[in-house]
Amino acid sequence: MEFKLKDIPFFNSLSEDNLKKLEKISYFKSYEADELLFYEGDAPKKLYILVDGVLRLYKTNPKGQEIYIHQFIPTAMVGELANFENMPFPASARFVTGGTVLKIEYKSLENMFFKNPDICMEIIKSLSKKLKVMSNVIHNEMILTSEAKVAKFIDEHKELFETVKNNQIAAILNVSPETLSRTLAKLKKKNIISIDKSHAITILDHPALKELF
Amino acid sequence: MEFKLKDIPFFNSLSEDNLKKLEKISYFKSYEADELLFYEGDAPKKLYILVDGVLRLYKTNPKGQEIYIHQFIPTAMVGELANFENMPFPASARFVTGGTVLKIEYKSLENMFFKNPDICMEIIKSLSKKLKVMSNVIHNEMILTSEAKVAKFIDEHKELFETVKNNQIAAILNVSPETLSRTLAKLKKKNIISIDKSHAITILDHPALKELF
DNA sequence: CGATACATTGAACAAATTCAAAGCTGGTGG
DNA sequence: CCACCAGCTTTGAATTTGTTCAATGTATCG
Repeated sequence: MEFKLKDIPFFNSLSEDNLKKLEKISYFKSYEADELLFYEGDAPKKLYILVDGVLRLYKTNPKGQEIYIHQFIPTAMVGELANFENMPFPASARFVTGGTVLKIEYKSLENMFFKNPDICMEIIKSLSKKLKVMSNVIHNEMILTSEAKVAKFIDEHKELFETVKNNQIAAILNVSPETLSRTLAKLKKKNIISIDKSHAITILDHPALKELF
Repeated sequence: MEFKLKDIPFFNSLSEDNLKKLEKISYFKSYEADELLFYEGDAPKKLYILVDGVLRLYKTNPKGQEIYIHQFIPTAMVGELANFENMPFPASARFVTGGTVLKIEYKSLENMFFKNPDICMEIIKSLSKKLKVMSNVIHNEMILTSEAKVAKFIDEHKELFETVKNNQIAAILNVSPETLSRTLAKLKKKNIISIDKSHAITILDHPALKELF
C-alpha cells in the first residue's frame, strides 16, 4: 500500500509548500504483526503517526507480564508525550496486525510547525483524546472490580466475544482467563447474559448489567 | 489577596487588548480548605486556573473511599479535559488549603483564543504535563506493589514524613495506614532506612531502596 | 478421528484490606 | 509538673479479591 502525507487528516490543513517541508523530515515505515515500534524506557527519537494497522500499547510489570493499556487504530499520533516532555517512553508499543507509521523528526517538527495554529489544534485534540483514554484506564483499573470490568466490556464491546478468544479478552481486561471465565459463568447464572454456541453474548437484563459498573 | 490576569503565566503573552477580552469572560473565586471545586460526574461549565492554594484531585470508589489521583499547585489549568471533550468530570477536586481559581467561560475562550498560537502552546504544555501525571498514576497503581510505592515515595518525598501524618501519606499512596506502617517497619528491619524521634527518615542504603521500585 | 489449543473448575496461594486491640505520644487542664 | 485523654501508630488475625497451579473437559480443525 502507498501512503501520502496529504492523506493524513492531521496535515490536511498544510499548504503544498509545508507538505514538502514535512516530507523532508519524515518517512513511512511498515511493520509486521508482533513487531515492536518502541520499548518502555527507550529514549524517543521520532514522533509517530499510525496510518495503518493496529498498535497495542502496554506496560510490563516486575513479573514480566504485559499490562494492557490501549490499542491505537489509524489515524493516531503516538509517542507525543515522550517527545514533548523529553522523557523515556512510559510504555511499549507492538503491532497486533501488520501496519505502517509515519516517522517524523520531532525537533524539526517543533521548529517548523508548532507555530501553525492548525497543527497546534490537531495536537491539542490528540493529547486531549489520549488524556481521555488514560482517564478511562485509571477508572477501569483503580475503581472497577473484575466483575465490573467484565460487565462494562460486555456493555461496550459484546460483539468482540464472537471473534476474539476469551484469552485475548482477558488480556485486554487485565484479568486472568480463569477470572473472566468465572465472571461470565456468574453473569449467566444470574440470568444477566446468555452465551450461545458461537460464543455470541446476548444481554438478557441490561439494567442489571449496568448496575454492576 | 488580589489576583490579576496578567500575573498568570498562562496569559502573559496576551496583549492588553486581549486581556480585556479575557477579563470579560472570567472571574476569580476563592475557596476555603475542604471546599469542593467540582464533583466527579458533573458537567463542566468553566475552565479553571488554580492561582492559589492546593487542590486535590481524587476519585471515589464504589465503597465510598477516596482514591487519590493528584494534587495541583499554582499555576495550573484544571478541568480542561472535561471541557475539551465535553464530558463529565472524571474526578472530583477539593481544596486542601484555602485557595483561589480563575473561572473562565470555556466556550468563549475557545472562540476567542484558540487561534492564538501562544495560548495553544500553553494548552499543549498543560495537557502534556497532565498526561505525564496520569502516566505516572498508572505506573504507580498498576505496576508497583505497595512496598514499591512506599520506597518510591521515600525516594522522592522523604521530607514529607516530618510534617505530614502517616495517615495522610497512606491516603496519598492509596494504601491503608496499616500497610504503610508495616512496610516502613520492614524497610527499617532491612536497614534500608531509619526513622528518628521527629519522624524524619534517613536513607541508609539508597541502592537497596531504588532496587525496590 | 486425534492432537492441540482453549475453557472450566477446584484448591492453594498471595497481596493487601479490614477489624480489633493494644501501645505511644503530645498537648491540656488540674 | 503530672496524669490523662484523644488521636495516631503498631500489631496480629481474619477476610477479601483475584491469581496461580493443576486437572479435567470440550472444541476445532487438519
